[in-house]
Amino acid sequence: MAGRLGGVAGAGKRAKARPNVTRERILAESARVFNRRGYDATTLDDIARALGVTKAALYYYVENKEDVLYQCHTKALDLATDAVQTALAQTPAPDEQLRIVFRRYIEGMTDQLAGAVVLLYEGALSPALNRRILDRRDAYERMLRGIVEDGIARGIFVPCDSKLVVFAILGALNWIPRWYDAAGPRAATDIATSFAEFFVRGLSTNPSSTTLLRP
Amino acid sequence: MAGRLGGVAGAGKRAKARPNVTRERILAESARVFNRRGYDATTLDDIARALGVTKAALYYYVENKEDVLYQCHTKALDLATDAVQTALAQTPAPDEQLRIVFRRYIEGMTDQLAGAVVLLYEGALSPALNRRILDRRDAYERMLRGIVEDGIARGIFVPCDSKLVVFAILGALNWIPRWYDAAGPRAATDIATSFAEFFVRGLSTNPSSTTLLRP
Amino acid sequence: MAGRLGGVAGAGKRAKARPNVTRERILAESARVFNRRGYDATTLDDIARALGVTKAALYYYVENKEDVLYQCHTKALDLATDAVQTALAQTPAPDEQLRIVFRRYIEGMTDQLAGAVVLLYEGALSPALNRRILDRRDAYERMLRGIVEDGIARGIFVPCDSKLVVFAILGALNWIPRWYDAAGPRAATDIATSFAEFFVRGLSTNPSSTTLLRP
Amino acid sequence: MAGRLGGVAGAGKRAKARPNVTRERILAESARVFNRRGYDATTLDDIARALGVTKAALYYYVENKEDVLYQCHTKALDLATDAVQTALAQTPAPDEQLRIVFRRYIEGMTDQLAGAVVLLYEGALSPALNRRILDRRDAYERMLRGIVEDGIARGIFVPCDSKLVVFAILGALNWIPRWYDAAGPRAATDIATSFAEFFVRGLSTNPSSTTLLRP
DNA sequence: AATGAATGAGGGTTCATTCAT
DNA sequence: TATGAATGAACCCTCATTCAT
Repeated sequence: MAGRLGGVAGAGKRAKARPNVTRERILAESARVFNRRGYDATTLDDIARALGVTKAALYYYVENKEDVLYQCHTKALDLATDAVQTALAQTPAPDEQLRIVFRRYIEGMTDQLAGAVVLLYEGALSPALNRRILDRRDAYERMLRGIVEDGIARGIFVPCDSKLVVFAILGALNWIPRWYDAAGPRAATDIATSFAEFFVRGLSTNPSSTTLLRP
Repeated sequence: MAGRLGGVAGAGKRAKARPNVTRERILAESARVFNRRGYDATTLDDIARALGVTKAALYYYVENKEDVLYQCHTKALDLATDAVQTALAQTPAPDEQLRIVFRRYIEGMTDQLAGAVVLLYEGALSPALNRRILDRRDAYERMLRGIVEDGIARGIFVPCDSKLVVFAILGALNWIPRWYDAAGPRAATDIATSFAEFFVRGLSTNPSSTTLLRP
Repeated sequence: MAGRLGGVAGAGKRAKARPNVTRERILAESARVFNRRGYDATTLDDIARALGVTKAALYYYVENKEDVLYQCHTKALDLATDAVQTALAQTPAPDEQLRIVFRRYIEGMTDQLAGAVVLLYEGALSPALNRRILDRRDAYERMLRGIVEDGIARGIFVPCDSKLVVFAILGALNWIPRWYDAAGPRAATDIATSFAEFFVRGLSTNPSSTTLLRP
Repeated sequence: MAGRLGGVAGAGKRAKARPNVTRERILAESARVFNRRGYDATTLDDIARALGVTKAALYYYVENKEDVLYQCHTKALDLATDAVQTALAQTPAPDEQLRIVFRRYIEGMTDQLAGAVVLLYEGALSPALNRRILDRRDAYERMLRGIVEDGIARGIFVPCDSKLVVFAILGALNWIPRWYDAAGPRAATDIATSFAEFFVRGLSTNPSSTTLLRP
């Protein structure tokens, strides 16, 4: 019902004056507002206004409000998962992997997505969609735990309850959109570095070898 | 579960038992539901049902829905502030202070309050109440930053951006009610200990001297 | 269900410390509030507060809110009807009759009743009670028209549409509670006199013989 | 009763006819219902039903229920004020001015506006709006008093308490919507004439020269 | 591609009324 | 007599959603 990208028809290079509204922008703007006001408190009118369109116009691009939330979560999970996979592919060292995970996720979240939606309250999505998101989130958490446990096994990380540690880390990450200010003094990169060093240090058996949080 | 009189006279229909609704219970139950479903998605009917009363009955004890939210936040901030003050009073060692902060807050949050409400979305409270909560939250953050900076000054903690570190810690703490399961395998005390060791280790200049996360 | 006055039992002269609340006071206070805020906007709590009692306590004296309104109307109609009957009994002169009607009604309304309720909106009373009030009101209007028509027949009043004239008079009377201020500069008697002279003059064939409005 | 197109083409389901809801009609219909049932007893559903729309549809045109009441009062005051200004512009004779005031106001109220709302109970409007209406009402009363006092000064009207006279007149005018029946035997013009003659006669020093109420 | 207009469902809040004490 | 506590019905208002244009 939405299929575009055909290539043939609508081509004309830049002829048609691309619409001011794209699915991209809708999701970015929605995520921003969801993070600030919360999903339920956010009206489609809020989103429409942020985009400079009518509420009714949104329905041309979007199935319904739930769909928007689902897409937001999907994007955030794509980003998170990609971060982990990139990390695993780039280095075998668990501490280094964590650093990459943090950096890619935080930078993606703050710069590209304008703060992905992270809170998924019970009942916000229909059971089916909810399950899909929770499954992917579980998978993501398992991957992170895998890194931690790998580090413990190799003696690079101290023994610990990997589940709790990952919860702590995710809590810290998910909290970022609630205080991050794009116009503030802290660049996304700085945040990413600080968080990475802090958490890695908390896990490392030999933290003296890690970079200081702020040299 | 409520019946008082053995069963002779007032048996049958008489199991009514004076409604056990108090402001206390309302806040506890509300916090629980708010944390699960989110403030906006939570109906006063939801809360009433959880308490076994009618929605209208709530208004006998409570001003508003907003009032309920405000009281929840107040309770959480009381708990958090008390935790810090207790810590400061009990020991001069910053690392030990952090441990106390974690333990008291987490145990209070999980055991007593059934998970205090931590998310405060923009616009959920009227400007006046919102400001009051944000001010107290700021004060709380400043206290935590004080501990961290004190540790840095004394060479017990590594130099770092105290603001970011406190954000990370708060994120982790605020996330707890979203995954904590009173019936789960992890006791509040275990969680508190694990978090404390993880974060203190992340900050300590000489982490080898700290207890291992899992001995 | 209310019967008191028995005489025997509750006698003891002034023993029982007569209750602070009487049906009398309830009606007077209710009428006052009804006139200010309107019947529908007035809560039983408003009335109770004005009497210094609990809302529930009112139900000891009163059937329900509708009952209060009905009694108020009844009182006002008693007063209005009495005024006319007194006038008819005291003098055969229509102009003098009108003067008496005005004086007795206005003084009764302002002094005794604290402003009887005069507006009866459709649907405020159940059909049965509503009919009873409307019937009495019609009878009252007919009596007033009778005086006017008698005056016309005798050549004392100018020919006119008596129905319209009575509507005008009633409108003026019913409006009084909306602006009357017991603490204001105009005594009820003055108002009564002014109104009487104004309306009688408007009707009289030989107004020069009537007292001036303000001698 | 609504059918426009004879029945040929657009017969069947097509009798929809573009919803004839305008702010104009809403106010007229609201005033009518307010006058009959009273403001507080009137449901937005009542008004919506009278207009053949859903309650929610009203909110497309109107801010509030309060807003509707406020607009009604504004319209009535516009009408009343215009009437006075027209009168002052058309003739210097106070008695003639009053006649014009009555005629224009009554005809406007009954014919155009379906009976403007006149009762403003305490608390029905927010303090700010209430003040605005009361101020305008005061101004209107002052204008009427001005006419009366001018007449007295010129010896055309008998000396009297102009404030009380104006109250009497306004009471009579405000009462009209409570008994006026568009389908009844009395045309608005007749009412206006009768009232005008009656009141002017009540004030005139030389009433014999005025037209009889009903020749 | 976009909008004005309309709707149904639901949520917060108030209030008359009841009842046990 | 009087009250605290509770309830059901109703009302105002919002909002996601639809549809004709």
